[in-house]
Formats: sequence, C-alpha cells, structure tokens
Amino acid sequence: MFEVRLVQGSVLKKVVEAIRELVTDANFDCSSTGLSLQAMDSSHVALVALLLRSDGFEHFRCDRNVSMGMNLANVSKILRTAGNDDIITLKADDDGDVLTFMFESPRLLYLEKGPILAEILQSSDFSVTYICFDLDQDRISDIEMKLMDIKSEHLGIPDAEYEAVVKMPSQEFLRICKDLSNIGDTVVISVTKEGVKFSTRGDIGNANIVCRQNTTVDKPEDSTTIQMKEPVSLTFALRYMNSFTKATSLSSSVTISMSSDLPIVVEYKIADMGYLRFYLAPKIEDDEDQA
Amino acid sequence: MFEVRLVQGSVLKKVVEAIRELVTDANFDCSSTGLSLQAMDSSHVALVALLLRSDGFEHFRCDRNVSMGMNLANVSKILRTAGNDDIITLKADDDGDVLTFMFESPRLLYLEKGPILAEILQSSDFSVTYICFDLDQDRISDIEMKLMDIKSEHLGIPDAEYEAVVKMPSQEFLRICKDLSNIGDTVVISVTKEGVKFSTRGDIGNANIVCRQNTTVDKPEDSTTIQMKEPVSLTFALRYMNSFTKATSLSSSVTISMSSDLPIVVEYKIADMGYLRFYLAPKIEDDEDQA
DNA sequence: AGCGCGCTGG
DNA sequence: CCAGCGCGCT
Repeated sequence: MFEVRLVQGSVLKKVVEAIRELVTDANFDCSSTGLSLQAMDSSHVALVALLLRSDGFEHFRCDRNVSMGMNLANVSKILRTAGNDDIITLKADDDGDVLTFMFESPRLLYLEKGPILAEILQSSDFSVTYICFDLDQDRISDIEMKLMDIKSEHLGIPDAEYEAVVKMPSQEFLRICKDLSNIGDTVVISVTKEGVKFSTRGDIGNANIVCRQNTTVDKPEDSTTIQMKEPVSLTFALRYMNSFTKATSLSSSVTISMSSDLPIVVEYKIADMGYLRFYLAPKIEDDEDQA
Repeated sequence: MFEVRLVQGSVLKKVVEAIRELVTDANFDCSSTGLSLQAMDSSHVALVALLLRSDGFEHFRCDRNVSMGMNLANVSKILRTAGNDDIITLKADDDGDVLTFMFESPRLLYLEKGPILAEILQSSDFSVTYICFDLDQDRISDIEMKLMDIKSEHLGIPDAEYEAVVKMPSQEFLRICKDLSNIGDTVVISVTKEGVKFSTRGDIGNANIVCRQNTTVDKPEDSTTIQMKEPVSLTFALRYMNSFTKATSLSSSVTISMSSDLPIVVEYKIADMGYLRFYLAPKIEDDEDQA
C-alpha cells in the first residue's frame, strides 16, 4: 500500500513542469524515506535528481519500496487539471500497475484590501493585501494512470565536496542564461573570490556578466554568496542551463556547485521537503579558437 | 577614444526598439556634439533621424568623429540583456572595429508606499508611490560587438518652417493610428484651426477622428495644440505611421509637422537629450476612388 | 502560425 | 488564485 498526501500540491506541479522538457519517462522511487527520482535526459547528457522527503508530506505511507514508471507528459497532463491550491493525494496498491491522483480543491474566497476587509479586521491598520477564507473543500477529482516498466539505471552520485559553491537569486540566474543564449551557445562559468563570471562568445560579439558577492541585502534570498576553495572555470552548453532554469519557481535562490572536471550541480531547494538537482558534465575546452 | 556614459540606459533601449522595425543597419555618428543617426527604412520610403546631445550624458568623450555601423537586430539583442535601471556605457577605440557595451545594474530596493516607508519618512503625508534605494551595484556586464561598414548616404534635411504643427499626447496618436489601420490602409491628416482630423476609408466603412485644440488640461503633456499658417491635408500610408508609434514610450507627447508636398515629420522629444524624428513623404492623391 | 510567459482585471 | 490578453520566441 502506497498513499501520500501533499498539502501544497503546487510543489508537485512545479517539479513535473520543471523536468518534463528534459526527461520523457522516469521511475518515481518510493520508500519510507520519501519520494525520489533520478533520470538522464533523453540525449544522456544531463542528469536530474529529485528528493521529496516523507516528512514534508501531511501523510506518508509506503509499506514497501516501489518504483513507479511514468511518462512525464501524461503526468503533466493530469497535474494540470489540479488547481494550484489543491491538496494532492497519490495512491497505489502494492501489486497494482495503476497510480491514482486525487485532487481536493479548497474553495477559497479572496477578499482584497479595502473597506470590507477593514471592517472584518476592526482596523485598517494592516499590511496584508488580501485575506483568504477557506469556505469548504468542495471539488474532488481522482484520476487513474497506468504505470509503465522502465529499466532504470540508478547511478550513485557521490556527495562530493565542491571547489566552488555559488548561491544566487534564481531569477537572476534565469535571466543570465537566457541573455547569454541570445549571443552564444556555451557559457564559461568562472568563480573567483571576487565573484562569479558568466561569459559567452558568438558571432555578434562576446559577453561577460559578473556577479559580485553581496550579502548586504535585507532578504537572504536576494543575496549572492560564494564559497570557494579553488578558483574554477568550466564550460557548459547553454541549452541545458536554460532547461534547468525551468525550476526557477521552486525556489527564490539557486545553488551552483563546481569542481574541475566534475559535473556542475544546479540545485533548487524545495522548502521543507528536499531538492531538485541538475547535473551536467562540462565541455572539454580545447583551445578557444578551435571552435 | 570614444566613451560615453548614460545613466538612464532605458532611453537607449527604447530608441533601438523604436527604430529596429524600420531600419536594419545604420551608422551611429559620434562627434563632440553628441550621438546621431540618420537612416532610410529598408524600402527607402521613410527616414529616421535621431539626436542624443552630449550634454544629456553623464560623461561624453569623443576625441574625433566616428561613424559606427551596426546591425540593429544585434544591438537590440545586446541591449535587451540590460535592465531598465541599468547605467549604460559605450566604448570604442579610435581605430577599433569593436564597440563595447557596459551595463551596471544598480541593485535597487523598491519600498512601496506603506507603514515602513511612512516611518522612514517620518510622515505618511506624501504622494510618492515608492522610494528606491540604491543598495550597491553588483552586477556588471560587458559585451563586445563587432562594427560593420555601412555606406551612409547622409541627407541634409532642411529645417523647414511647417504650415501646420500639431502637438498631442503620444498615446492618443498611437491609438488613432492603430484603430484606423483596422479599417483602412491610408490616413488623411487634415489640419484646420478647429483641430486635426484623421480619416480613412475601407471596405467596412469610413472613419474620421477629430482632435480639437485643448489646452485646458492640467498637465501640459496631455494637451493638444495646433499652430497653423495654412490649412493642410495630406495622405500617408498607415503602415509607416504605426511603425513610428513604436517610439511612444520615449515621450508623452508627439509633434506632427506638415506642409503641402513636404514629408510629414513625426517627432518624439527625448527629455534633456534630443529627439527621434520620422519623415514620410505624402501619397499623391489622385481621385479617391482610384485606389 | 502555435506555444509559453508575463501582466491586468476579476 | 484564476482567466483573458498581448508579445516574444521557435
């Protein structure tokens, strides 16, 4: 028996939207620890690793380890029918080849800041922009999906110590990858004590974007921090970087870990639950002019 | 040595977005006076003239006159990587065939009107909607772009006295051109003392929009004013008019100057710096039904 | 021409 | 939060 209940269903929606471009079919591995997924992208260049720990679920029951093979396009179709506020429950029999999605949509009433709200609160001295009443859940869907057999090649990923770890706002990383891909196809990411530099070269010219370490901001999620043992400089295909940034909405910050000759790790933390990580091997840089 | 620094980088972004539909390649001419551009559109029907005076820059150094040929699609790609709040610096060596764009993004903190802002200002009696702190610049991009050789045909544009000059809100002009182009292909612009009339004819019917002189408005940029020596009535292709209105965000008002048999001038002033002007020859009107 | 995305109004 | 619209990208 497998049955898990996730109050913040939007997390599952976002995760699937973030990886479906890269991965077409994958096994979701369930154990008492939680729900995890590991898959190579279809061209076998990038690797996706997801962890959703059991304690992040409102309810998590998994009697024995199961590996549920799914087509992510189908999962996406199903999850799109769920609202962003829905509570999502996943269910499967131990021997079944069917996964059931249940969506409970709370019927919410949004009351905007204004005279009515002021009266309810007996005060106009508040900073909320709206208040949200849960009138009562009233719509429940359940959708069954056939599971599939996928030969999985579970790769052990060593928990390496990285030479350089950069944390920065995920929106900024998104913007940089998008901008640079308008100019070139690959990005050189160089970390020094001063900051992290993203560079590309293309027909119309060359571009460098430098982000300095910056912790003076009020909100920690807006800060850029750099932990570095050795300066590192590695080259990656921007195409994959842009795919990774589909996960931007999962977290306001992204963590980028690099060591010479190791795959880069681009990690989006999922609050209270785990992470979504992307791994990508660096390009071997010959001489620059040898493009 | 050419090096200029523009604090309000958004101006340059807007200018390029405004003309790139019309002009694919153009020379930016730099002298100690400022930065200017003159180019025909690709079908050689309309003319674009830009002036950004040196005194509008925070810093302007131009040791000798240079003409820098650029592909505007490439310039647009590069400028799009700049934020709207960025400070833009342009640099070129005297003999170089490369222009370097530098973007400094101030990290800004926008504080919305609210209790926190009220406390900072020691008063809630203010009309600003937000206040903006410059926390510290921390992202710097630099992008090099190869320049190209463009044979320029610099046309002297005589500074004519126009028979009729209309100033009106640029948004209103935009709306009129868009609306009329849904009905017909050409617009007849007629100026009399009473006002300016925009007319078109099409399969579904005919349309006339009259704007009266109107200076009673509080804000001068919302007013419509007409200076007229002779009544004028000329016909233009709406397709070009709609292209010109891509410059709308540069200025809240637009100035339209006309004389019989002379090209119309559609001018958007650029505050403290200069202007962006579009010239378009009138259509020779045979009998109307002889389209 | 179709899809994805950000913005605006409800 | 959701639906609808406009815009840029493939």
